[in-house]
Amino acid sequence: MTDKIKTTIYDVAKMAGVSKQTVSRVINNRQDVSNETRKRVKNIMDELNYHPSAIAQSLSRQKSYLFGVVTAGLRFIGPSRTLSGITSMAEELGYGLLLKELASFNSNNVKPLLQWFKSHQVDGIIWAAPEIEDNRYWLKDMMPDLDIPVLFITMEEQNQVTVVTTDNFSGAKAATEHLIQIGRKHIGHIAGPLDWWEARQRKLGWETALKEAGMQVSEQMCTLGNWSPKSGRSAFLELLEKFPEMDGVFVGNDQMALSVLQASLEIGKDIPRDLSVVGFDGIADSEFYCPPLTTVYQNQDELGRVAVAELASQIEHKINENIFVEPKYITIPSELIIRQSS
Amino acid sequence: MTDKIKTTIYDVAKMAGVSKQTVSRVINNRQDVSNETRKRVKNIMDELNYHPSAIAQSLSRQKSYLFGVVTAGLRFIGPSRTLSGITSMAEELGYGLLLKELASFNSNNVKPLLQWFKSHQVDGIIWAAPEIEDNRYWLKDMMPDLDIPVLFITMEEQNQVTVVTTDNFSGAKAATEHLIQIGRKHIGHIAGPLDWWEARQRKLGWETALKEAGMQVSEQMCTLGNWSPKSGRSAFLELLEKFPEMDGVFVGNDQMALSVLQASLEIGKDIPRDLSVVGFDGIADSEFYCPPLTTVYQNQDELGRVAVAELASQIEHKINENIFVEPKYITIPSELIIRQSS
DNA sequence: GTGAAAGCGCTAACAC
DNA sequence: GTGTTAGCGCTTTCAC
Repeated sequence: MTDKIKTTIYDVAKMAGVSKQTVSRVINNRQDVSNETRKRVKNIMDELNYHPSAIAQSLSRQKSYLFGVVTAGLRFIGPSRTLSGITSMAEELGYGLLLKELASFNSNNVKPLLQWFKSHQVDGIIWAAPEIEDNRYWLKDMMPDLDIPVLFITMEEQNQVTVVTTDNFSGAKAATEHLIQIGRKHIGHIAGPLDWWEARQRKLGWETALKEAGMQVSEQMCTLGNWSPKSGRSAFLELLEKFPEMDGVFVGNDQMALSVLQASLEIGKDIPRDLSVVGFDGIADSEFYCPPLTTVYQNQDELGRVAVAELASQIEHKINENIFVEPKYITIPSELIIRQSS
Repeated sequence: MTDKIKTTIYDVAKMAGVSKQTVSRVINNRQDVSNETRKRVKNIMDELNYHPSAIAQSLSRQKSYLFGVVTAGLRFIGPSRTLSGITSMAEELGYGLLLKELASFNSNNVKPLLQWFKSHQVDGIIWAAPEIEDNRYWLKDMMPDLDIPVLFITMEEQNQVTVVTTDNFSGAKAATEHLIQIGRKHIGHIAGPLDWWEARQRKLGWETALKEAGMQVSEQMCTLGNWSPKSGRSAFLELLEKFPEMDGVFVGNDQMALSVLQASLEIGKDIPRDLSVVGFDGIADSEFYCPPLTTVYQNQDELGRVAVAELASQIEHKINENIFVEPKYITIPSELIIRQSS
C-alpha cells in the first residue's frame, strides 16, 4: 500500500519472476498469457498498488486517449453546458480531456494552441468556441499540417470539416412562426452580434418566417445586442423607438429577453397582452422569469455528447480500417417551448 | 513546413550537425551553448517546424506542467465561473489542465479518478467540487499515498489541507444584517441542501445575525431548497405558510431567489414593499430580475485564479527549496450588492 | 506462452 | 561549450 518510490512495470516483473513484457501483456489484456501467470501477475500488481504510467504508454503507443477541448466564455451558461456534455461522453468512452479556454471569443491566436495540443499527442480536438467573423481562416493553413482530427461545434458547413451544430435557423423560424400564428402582426427581432454565425442564422430564420408569411421585413424592425442582459435592454428600447407598433419580438437569446421583460414592466407594457416575447436557448432559469419565457431550447449537452462520440468514432475507424472518414455536418434539432410570455 | 513524419530532436541535431543534447539545451534555454550554435539550431527548428514532444518531456523530467481539475455540475453557472478563473490563471502561469467532471455532486468514486491523474503525472490537483456530507472521507486514506499536492475549493478548514473558499458565513451575515438595518422584523431563510457545507455556512450566518440583533430564531423561519429555481418556489410557499408574518427573506442562492420574485408577483406580494428579498452568488442576470435583486456577490473567478496561483506557488517552492509548505486556509471576501428587491 | 532487444522523444549526469 | 551514456516506463517486433 505504501510505496514512496514509484513502482514500475519492472518491479512487478521482478516480483512475479517474469519479464516486463509479460506484465505488459497482462496490463493490456492480451490473450497470449497463461491463465496462471496472468493471475499471479495481477495479484502482485494489486499487492504493490501498481498502476501503469499513462504518460509512458502514450509515448510508446503514440496514442494518448486524450482529446483537446477549446472553449470560450465559460462564465456564460451556454459554453459550459456544452462542456458538460463533452465531459460526460468522454468519460463514458474512456477519453480524458485537455482543456483550453480562449481569453476572448474571437482570439486569433490559435497556432500555439494547436501546437500545444499536438505536442501532448491528443488523439483529436473539439473546437467548441464560436465562429466569429473570419476566425476560421486558419483551417486551410493549419489543418493539413496538423494531422489530428478536429471537430467543430456550431459553425457553418464547410468542405472537409466535421461539424456538430444546433439548428439555429429552423429554431428561429419556428419561434417567429409561433408569433405569427398567435396573431402578432408586427414582429421585431433583437439580434446577437452579427459577426457571430449563430446570430446571423437566427436573424435569417426570423426574416424567412416573415417573408414566407407574406409580411414586410425592414431594418427598422431589428436592433443588435451582444447577448448580455444589459445590451438587450438598450436594444429593446431602441427598437421600440424605431418600431413603435411592435407587438411581438423574437430575441436572440434568453438573457437579452430577460431584460426585455424587465424593461417592459417598467414602461408599463404588459406581457403578453401588449407584446409577445420569445427567446432562444432555453436556459433553465427562463421558466422562472416574470412571466415565464417562451423560448427555443437548444440541447447543448447533447451537442457536446454527440461531438465526442463522433470524434471518437472517426478515430477508431481511422485506426482499425485505415479508411478515409467522410466529414459530416450533424444538426441537432432545437425545440420551441411555449410559456406565458407569448 | 510539411513534415508528414514527425520531426524529433534527433532530426534537428543531425541537420544542425550537433548532438541532440545541444538541441535539448537550446530548447530549454540553457546558458551553456554558444550563441552561434544556439542561433543555428533555432533556425533549423523553425525551418523544420519542430516542436518538442511535451509527453516525452514529461516522462523524462517527471514533471508535466499539468494540473488535474475536478469539477461537478458544470450545467450550473457557479462551477463554470470557477473553472473559468482556473483556466485563465493556469494559462498565465504556463500550466495545462486535465479536466474531470464528477457524474454527480456527491460522487464517491474518487479513487480511480485520483489514480488517473497520478498516472498522467499531474503536478497538482484542484478539487473544485463541493463538500457534501462526508465526501471528504478519502482525504486521510488517499492523501499520504498520493504524493501529489491537492488544493480544495470551498470546504471547511481541515488539518494539513490547503483550501480556497468564499466567505459564505460573513456574506450571509451581512445580507441578514442589511435586512435588519432596513427595518425588517421577521426575517426568514430559504437554505440550500444542508448536506452542503456552503448551505450550512449561509444558514449559520443568517442565524448569527439575527441572534446578535437580539431577534428570535426558530425552525419555523427556515425551509430548504436544492438550489434550483423550482425548489425555491416550493420552499418559499412552504415558508409563507409556516411564517406568515415574514417581511424579509434571505435566500440561499440567486436562482432560488428568482422564483421567489416570480411567486411573490403571482400571489400579489409587492417586493420590496411587503417583502424584502436578498439572494446569494451575484450572478450576472440578477441585476435584471424584476425587481433587480439584492444579493451577495461571490467572486468565483477569483476563487479559481487564487487556487491555481497558490497551487503553482506551492509546487515551485517544493521543487526549488524542498521546503515543507504549510497548508493554508484562504478566504475570499464576498460583497453585498444592494438593489431594489430590498 | 514467454523473453530479449530496440525504440517512443526527451533530459540528467558526467565526461572531455 | 559540446558529446556520450543512461535512463524516464512502457510497447512492439521478433526470436525461441
